[in-house]
Amino acid sequence: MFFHIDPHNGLAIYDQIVRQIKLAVAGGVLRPSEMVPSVRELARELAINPNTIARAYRQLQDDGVLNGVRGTGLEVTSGAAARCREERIKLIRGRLRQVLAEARQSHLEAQQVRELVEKELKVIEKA
Amino acid sequence: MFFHIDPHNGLAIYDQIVRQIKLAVAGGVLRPSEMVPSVRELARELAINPNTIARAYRQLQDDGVLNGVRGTGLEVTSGAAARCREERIKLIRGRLRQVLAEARQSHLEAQQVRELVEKELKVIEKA
Amino acid sequence: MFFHIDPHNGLAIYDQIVRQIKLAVAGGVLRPSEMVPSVRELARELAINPNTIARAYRQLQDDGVLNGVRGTGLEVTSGAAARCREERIKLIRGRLRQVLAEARQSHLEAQQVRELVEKELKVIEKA
Amino acid sequence: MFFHIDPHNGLAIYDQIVRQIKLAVAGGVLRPSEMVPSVRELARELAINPNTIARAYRQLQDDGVLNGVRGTGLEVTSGAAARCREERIKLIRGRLRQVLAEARQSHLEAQQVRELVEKELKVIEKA
DNA sequence: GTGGTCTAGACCACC
DNA sequence: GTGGTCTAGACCACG
Repeated sequence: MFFHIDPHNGLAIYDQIVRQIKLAVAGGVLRPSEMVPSVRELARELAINPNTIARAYRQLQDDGVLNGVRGTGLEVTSGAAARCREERIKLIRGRLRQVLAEARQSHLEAQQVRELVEKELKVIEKA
Repeated sequence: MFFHIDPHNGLAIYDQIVRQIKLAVAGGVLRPSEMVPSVRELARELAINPNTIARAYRQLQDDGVLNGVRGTGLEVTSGAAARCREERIKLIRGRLRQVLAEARQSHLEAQQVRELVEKELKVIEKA
Repeated sequence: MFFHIDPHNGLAIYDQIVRQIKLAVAGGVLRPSEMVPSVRELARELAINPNTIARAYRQLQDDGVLNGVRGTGLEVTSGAAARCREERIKLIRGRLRQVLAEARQSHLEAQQVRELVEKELKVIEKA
Repeated sequence: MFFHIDPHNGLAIYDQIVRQIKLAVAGGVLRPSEMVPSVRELARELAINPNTIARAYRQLQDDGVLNGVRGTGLEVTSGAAARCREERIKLIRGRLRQVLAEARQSHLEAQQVRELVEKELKVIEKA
């Protein structure tokens, strides 16, 4: 899939997975009633312990984003797209606010911040 | 001082302190040969255990940013300003990259990201 | 294991552990990819607080000698053997220089120093 | 004077002073009834807090090496030479034993240790 | 007063 | 089970 996990970025791994699933749903990459990879499959792919994946999926079920289908796996709920699109801004804005606060604390000029943002946007677009 | 600690932002508290000291040095808020607040004082101010502060300060010494003056406290080293200015971009770019990657993953358009950035920049500028 | 900790030899306990691990790696007693004893286990064995062990292990990670394997423990890094063999001479020479400087300060003749060394070498060899 | 203080060699500063005074007495560099430098003078010379010097001198008085002469200062006691010569071997052997134990722990050959010793002896002789 | 070290014991994330 | 982080509180060396 499209995951990128960084064990050292401060966020717990299960939380990174939760966020990324939500963002994928918000972006339409994962659509309602679509199945997410099985715990084992995703665990293999990310080289992460299955328990960690399971925990992320559990929380996504609690958050109403995933829904268990007996004997089959987990699917994206019908209401998930709307819910995640709403949450998306909050998720991103929260982290963005942190980094901009740090930038300001170090007296980086707003203009320099913009340049950094543009540079990184380009890097990402290409990827 | 100028610290803002958030126990729930993912980063360990001691790491937040390390980053903020480095950013303050990079931004010229803390100048070489200036003393940082004592372990106990900062602990009191932030309502954080002194050992946590001590750990941050220890790492800052390892990183060559602080220097112990026996029985007196810890001062910013002479080379710290340059070193921190260099590191500043890396520190901020690292976190910025994370949030932009998330934004892209959710298929936020670059333009929407720019708007978010501008909005947050304004919020911060006023503060 | 092979540790010998003396709380009164001047060096901090965590530093004694750091040195002894490095020396063990240098001497091939601990080999790359081998696991070191767990924090709790070593703490029990040496009757030392786990935090003290953890601090030593943390420094060894900073020094690139150990490497954390999530949920499993800490292993000796692949490059550690070379690095520690290099550092071994420095570690030992540093302390040797101290004691020889003291010997000279007390006007002990070089010959007497040699005899002391030989005597102690014999004591140790037997052990 | 002839002191060499290293704040980072593990030994407390006051202890380094105590040892060095004893060794100087043992070696005949400081003779009975000779005066040691005043607390303030030595403190200035070594760039060390006078309290630290005072503490070392206090311990040397407790150990019978120095003796206060009212209004004058501290002199080396008459019995100090013999007592320190005796203690000298113990002081040096103790530290020597530590470093040789470390050398052995890292599987350094006795021959290599001898070479290190000779090399350092030469360095020191020249100084 | 300062920082450095150590202990004791808690909770969390991960395997 | 593992290490990582944090808290609380002690003692020491040094100024």
